[in-house]
Amino acid sequence: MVEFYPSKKGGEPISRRYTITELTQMFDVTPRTLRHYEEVGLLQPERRGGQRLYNDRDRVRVQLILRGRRLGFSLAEIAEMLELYDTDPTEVAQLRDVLRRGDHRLREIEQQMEELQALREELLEMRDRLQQALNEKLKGSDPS
Amino acid sequence: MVEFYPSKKGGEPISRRYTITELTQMFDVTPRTLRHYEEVGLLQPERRGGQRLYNDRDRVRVQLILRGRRLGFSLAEIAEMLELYDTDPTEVAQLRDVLRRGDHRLREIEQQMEELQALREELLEMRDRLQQALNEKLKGSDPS
DNA sequence: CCCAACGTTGACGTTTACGTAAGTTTACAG
DNA sequence: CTGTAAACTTACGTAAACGTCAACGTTGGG
Repeated sequence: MVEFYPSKKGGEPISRRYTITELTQMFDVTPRTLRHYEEVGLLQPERRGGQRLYNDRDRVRVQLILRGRRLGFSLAEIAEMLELYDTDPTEVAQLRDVLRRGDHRLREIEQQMEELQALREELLEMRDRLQQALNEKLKGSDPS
Repeated sequence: MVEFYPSKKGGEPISRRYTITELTQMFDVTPRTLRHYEEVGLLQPERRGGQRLYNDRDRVRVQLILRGRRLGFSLAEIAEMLELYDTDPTEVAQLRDVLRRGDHRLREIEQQMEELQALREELLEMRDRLQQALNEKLKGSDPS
């Protein structure tokens, strides 16, 4: 397994458990959201009785999911990316496949970064123009 | 008006007109999409008879809208940003307001860039690990 | 003038990502 | 044991962003 999720190798057993409301408070989401993520297969918490019990791995996954959402990815895309982390490819062919898909995703992300960069620069230019205009308007009329 | 949209100052009148299908082919979207953008107020093409006629400004706006969508923004957010470009603030107060909203959006975008950067680096690390694993598996067994 | 291609307006359908309400269970504090 | 808070399931509702007909208007070439 990747060192992506908290583990106990070389440390204390960080293995906590979280109730659903604890997680909702951590991430400011509703229980429905977490149950939804489970419905679509993004989470599989244990159960004590009927109750869900999330561990640290689940918590990190929630964090990754929410970041993905903020970045505009669909839950399906996020599932794909989490699979990239998770699948422990046993065959060479499968390994190659995961690598290929990962590289593809990487290119998309770098494309997205470029577009975001462009948007940022346009907004910066606009800000400069507006600032200029503001200074003009204030020139002499209000030297406070 | 900002130099954001094509204008004729200092050049030939670049003012072309586009039919709806021309635009759909340019951007690989359906007519329904462009009409939808019009429904929600993002576009206001002229009409010849009943027919829509888009100009260069419209074309650029479509481009900006689609980029916004790829970056995960909602049409409402995109509308806000286009307003930032468009509004030619006459009053100082309004100017200040546009500046404030633009700066807010800028901070959000920079936040988004950081998260995207983090995601990228995680994917890169994963790729390295997988590449490493692949090399191990191929060591000796297939020196092609 | 005619018709095929293009365009238009409703208006209902679909997908995604949850919201919300109702009714039922489970888990402890007292 | 018993109430009360927390959690659960089921199921219908919703907002956004279009998709998808159906039925009708427009227009330019022959």
